[in-house]
Amino acid sequence: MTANSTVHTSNNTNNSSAKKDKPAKYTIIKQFICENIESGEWPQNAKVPSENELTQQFDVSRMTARRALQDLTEQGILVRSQGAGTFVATFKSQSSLLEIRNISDEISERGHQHKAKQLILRSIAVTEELAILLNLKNNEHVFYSEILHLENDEPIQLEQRYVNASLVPEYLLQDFSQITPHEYLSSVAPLTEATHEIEAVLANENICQQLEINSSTPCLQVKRRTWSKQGVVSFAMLTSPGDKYRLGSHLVI
Amino acid sequence: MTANSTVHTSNNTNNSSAKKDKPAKYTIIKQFICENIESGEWPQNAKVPSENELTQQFDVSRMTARRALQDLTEQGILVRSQGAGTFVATFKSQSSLLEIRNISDEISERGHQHKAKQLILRSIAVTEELAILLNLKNNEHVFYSEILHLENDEPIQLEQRYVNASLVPEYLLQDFSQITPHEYLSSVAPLTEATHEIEAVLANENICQQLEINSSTPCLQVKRRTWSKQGVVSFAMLTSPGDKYRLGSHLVI
DNA sequence: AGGCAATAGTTGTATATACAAGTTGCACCT
DNA sequence: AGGTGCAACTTGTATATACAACTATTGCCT
Repeated sequence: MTANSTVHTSNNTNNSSAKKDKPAKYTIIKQFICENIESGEWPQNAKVPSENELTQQFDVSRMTARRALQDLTEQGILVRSQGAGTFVATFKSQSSLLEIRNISDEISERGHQHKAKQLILRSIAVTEELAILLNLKNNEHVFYSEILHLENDEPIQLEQRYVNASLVPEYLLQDFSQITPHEYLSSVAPLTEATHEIEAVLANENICQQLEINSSTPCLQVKRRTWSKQGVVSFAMLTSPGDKYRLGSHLVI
Repeated sequence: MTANSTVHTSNNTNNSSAKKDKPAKYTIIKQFICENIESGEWPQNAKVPSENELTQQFDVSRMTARRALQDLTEQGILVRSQGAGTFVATFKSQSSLLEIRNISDEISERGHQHKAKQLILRSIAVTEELAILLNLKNNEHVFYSEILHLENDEPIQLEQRYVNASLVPEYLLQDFSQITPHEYLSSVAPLTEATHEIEAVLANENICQQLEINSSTPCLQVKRRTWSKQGVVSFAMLTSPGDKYRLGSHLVI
């Protein structure tokens, strides 16, 4: 353990938000607008306050109000027309392309509560299949973890992750309270590639039990292999009930 | 405020000549940067001129130089770090995330035989759900088509497509041997956006029958809405048996 | 050599101002 | 009534300035 030697990435020990520091003025305006849209107060095609109106309402300069509108326009939430005004876009776009994100981010973006329940955490034997997936040689270890993600205390995704243990220092494998092997590896060498495969399957008994679904519920299963320059870092299988979870992608051509 | 000082109708001295619109200053800077990156002058991770340097080089204000850098950052071409500088992104993370392609392309890429079987082809009544999905007003028609895609004579995907018929000339709706409504629309106005939602479901009886699967087979279902500048063009639902079909995405970060 | 503090440089946020360019609606005139 | 033109409003572009927050380097001190 060597005491405090390698705390390393101390900044975002926890979830991704954690920006309590400073609510920039334009983010406040953005939130104000988004809330009005989500609540239905401003329906599709409704006119939103002009830059000058926002300038007065929030007592900011026009460029600040403008930035809020501009940001939301680039997100596809608003539409602007020179001379006419700014309007609510006819469709609120999805989460951007399809960068299959951490489900914790998605859940907290929806304003829901996210919990992660560590089920299993151990070294396992290397099967032939794993050796291929992780591109392993002989005598290398694999670290297996199983995490159940809960959205508002309801199971939403089971994450089964296999990490190439030879890339992780021994002491880290003993204690994951500070940092997971995956986080460690991405801090040491940036993860440069990821391959996803998306399937519809019937989950096995173990998964069904964890997700509290019956065995006939179709599940969306994402298999992800992650690379760094050191080689294949991890293989993860994310299984979610099809009736509770879906992937979205908004592609602008 | 200003009385009648500005006639504002274009003085016709040089009206006809030089109708080259107006390259905004920040676009010139953006082009300059992009050219240097594309030519290899500035490799990956290279430092690009700071805002102040660009300010001097191009004789613009810092906010103008900043906008150029900001735009390119949002496009994923540059990476900025407060205090450190602006750098060429290690890779342009562009498009090919998951551009859900025509299944016919995929099948022929696998070297297999693709057939498309037209099952249904008719105008249908506009339900409330369709009106929302296609952003329709009253009295507009919807054209519905159902196509079964076969890979080596085996059903692989059922495509159910709803097209906003008011955007398609009448004569085209009579005969699709030459061109489908969707192809017509994409030739008239380029399709600029597409939204996909990916789910795992159990298909209804009709779909199961066409795909020759039993009702307990989980299916991957992609719902796609396609836009052009004229508005929502079509809504398509692509259903495939989960054991025969999957989506892949290779993401280079 | 190692640790620490100051410093210069860079990006982030914010304000105030000015004019250009496009849209809409009203008032006026024919 | 109908068209015309102007005025008000809106977004787009651009400049100048100020301070905050962060990074990397320099150089001093122990």
